[in-house]
Amino acid sequence: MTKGETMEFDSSRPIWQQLCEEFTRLIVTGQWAGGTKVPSVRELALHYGVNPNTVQRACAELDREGITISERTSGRFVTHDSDLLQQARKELAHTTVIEFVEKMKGFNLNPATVTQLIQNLWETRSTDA
Amino acid sequence: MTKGETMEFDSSRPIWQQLCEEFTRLIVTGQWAGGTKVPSVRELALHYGVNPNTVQRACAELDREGITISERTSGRFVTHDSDLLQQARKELAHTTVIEFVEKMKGFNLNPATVTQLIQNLWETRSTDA
Amino acid sequence: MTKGETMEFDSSRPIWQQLCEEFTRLIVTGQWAGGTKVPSVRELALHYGVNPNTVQRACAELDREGITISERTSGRFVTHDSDLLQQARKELAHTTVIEFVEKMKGFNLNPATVTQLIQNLWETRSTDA
Amino acid sequence: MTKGETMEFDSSRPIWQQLCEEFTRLIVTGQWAGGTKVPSVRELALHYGVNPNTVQRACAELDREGITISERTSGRFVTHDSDLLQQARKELAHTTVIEFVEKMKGFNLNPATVTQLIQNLWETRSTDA
DNA sequence: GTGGTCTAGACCACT
DNA sequence: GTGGTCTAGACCACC
Repeated sequence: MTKGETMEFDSSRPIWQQLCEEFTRLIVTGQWAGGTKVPSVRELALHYGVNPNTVQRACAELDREGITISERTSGRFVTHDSDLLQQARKELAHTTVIEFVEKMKGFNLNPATVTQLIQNLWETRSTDA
Repeated sequence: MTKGETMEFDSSRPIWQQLCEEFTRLIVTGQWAGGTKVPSVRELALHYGVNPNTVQRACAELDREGITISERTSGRFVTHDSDLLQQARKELAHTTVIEFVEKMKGFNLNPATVTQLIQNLWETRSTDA
Repeated sequence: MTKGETMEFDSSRPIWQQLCEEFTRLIVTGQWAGGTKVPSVRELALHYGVNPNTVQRACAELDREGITISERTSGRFVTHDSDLLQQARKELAHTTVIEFVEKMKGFNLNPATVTQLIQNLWETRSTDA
Repeated sequence: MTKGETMEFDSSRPIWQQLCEEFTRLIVTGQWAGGTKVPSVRELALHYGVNPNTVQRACAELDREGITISERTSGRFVTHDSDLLQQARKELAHTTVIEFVEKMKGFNLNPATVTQLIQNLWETRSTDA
C-alpha cells in the first residue's frame, strides 16, 4: 500500500475501470514489482474506500489481460512475464504521450520545441536529484 | 462558454485554485483570446456549479497576476499584453512538461525513446485531424 | 462646494466640532479664500448630510473665533484679517506636525532621517508636478 | 490586543484593506514584534467587530507579502525576516511622509519652516515624555 | 483550539 | 447588467 491519500475518482466513468488503470500504473512503474503479491481485495477496497466487488471486477480484468495471476489459495500475483509487462508499459506510455501531445498542441508548440524542453528538464532534474 | 459538462474538482485542493488554473489554461490556449471579455462571475459560477464568491476569488488572483483586468461596470477582460500571456503560456507548458517527464521516468523510458514516440504520434494525429 | 464625496465623521466626537475643523481646513488651505462668501448653512447641511443646526453650531464657533463674519442680510464671509488666518493656519499646522512627529517616533525614526525624507519628497514631487 | 476601543473604518474603502494597513502598522511599529504570534483570526474579528472572513482576507494578504506566516495548527506569526519588516516600515513611513508633505504644501509652508517646526516639537515632546 | 475553504444571500456603486 | 464587498454560518484538517 504505497499511497497515503485516497484516490480521486472521475464520476463520469466506472470506478472499476479507473482502478484497473491505477493498478496497471502501479505495476508498470514497478511499485508492484513482477512476481510479487498484490494486496488482498479486502485491503484494496478498504484503502480506496470502495466496495470489494468493485475491486474484484478490476482485478478480474487484470487477470484476463494476464498481467496478474490469481492463485486460489495464496493470493494474486503480478506476472513474471516481462514481455507482457513491457507491452502494458508501452500501452500506458502511449496513452500518456498522446494526452501530452494534445496539450502541447493546445499551447501552439511544435515538436522541436517540446523535444528541446524535455531534454533540458530531463537533464536538469536528473542532476538535481 | 465552450464546455458543456461541468468540471471535476480535486477535493484535496481549494476550488478557487483549480479554477485559477482552468481559467489560465483557457486563456493561454487561446480559447479566451487576449483582449476579449471573460464570462461574468455569475455565469462562470453557474457553469462550474460553484458559488460566485469562489469564482470571484479565482478571478481576483488572475487580476493580481495581470492576466485579466477587471473593469468595474463593463466586465473582466483578458489582457492585451501578449508578453504576459506568452510568459503564462510558458509557465504552464513548463509545468506540464515536468509532470510528463516525471511520468516517463516512472516508466523507465529514456529521453530518446520518448522523443521518438512524440515525433511519431505528433505526425500521426496531425494527418488524422 | 469643492468636495465631491461626503465626509466621514468620527462617531466618537461631536459632528459640529469635526465640521469646524473641516471648515477651518478649507479656509486655511485657501479653498475658501479670505473675504469670499461661505456656502449657506442650508447648502452645507445638504452637502455633508447633516442637520442644518449642526452646521449652524460649527459656523457660530468660527464666527466666535473671528475667522468668519456673519452679515445678517448678505450671508457669511471669510475674514479679510490675514493675521488671523495666518494664526489659524499655524495652529492647524502645529497640530498636524504633532501628529506626524508622533507617527514618525512610532517608526523609530530620528528627526534627521525624517527631515531628509521630507526634503527628498518635496523636491521630487515638486519637479514631478 | 492593545487597543481597548474598536477602530473606525472609512466606509469608502474595503474593510479588509484597512485591516491590512492597521496590522502592518502594528507590526512595523513593533507592537506586534517579529517572530511573535498574531492574535487569532477569531479574536481579531471580535475585537474589530467584523466578520472572521474579512480578517482572514486581510491576513492572507499579509501572508502573501511575507510579513506574516501562517502555520496551520499553531497560529499566525510575524516573520523573523528583519529585512522584510524594515522594508515594510520604510514603505509605510514613505507613504506617511508623502501625505504629510502634501498637507504642508496645502498650508503654503516651505520645507525649511516645516523642518524647523518638527525639530522644535520633537525636542519638546521628547522631554515631556 | 488553530487556519482555511465554501456557500448563501445581501448590499453597494457604476452605467 | 457588471464587479466588489461583507456577513453569517457551516465544514474540514490538523494537533
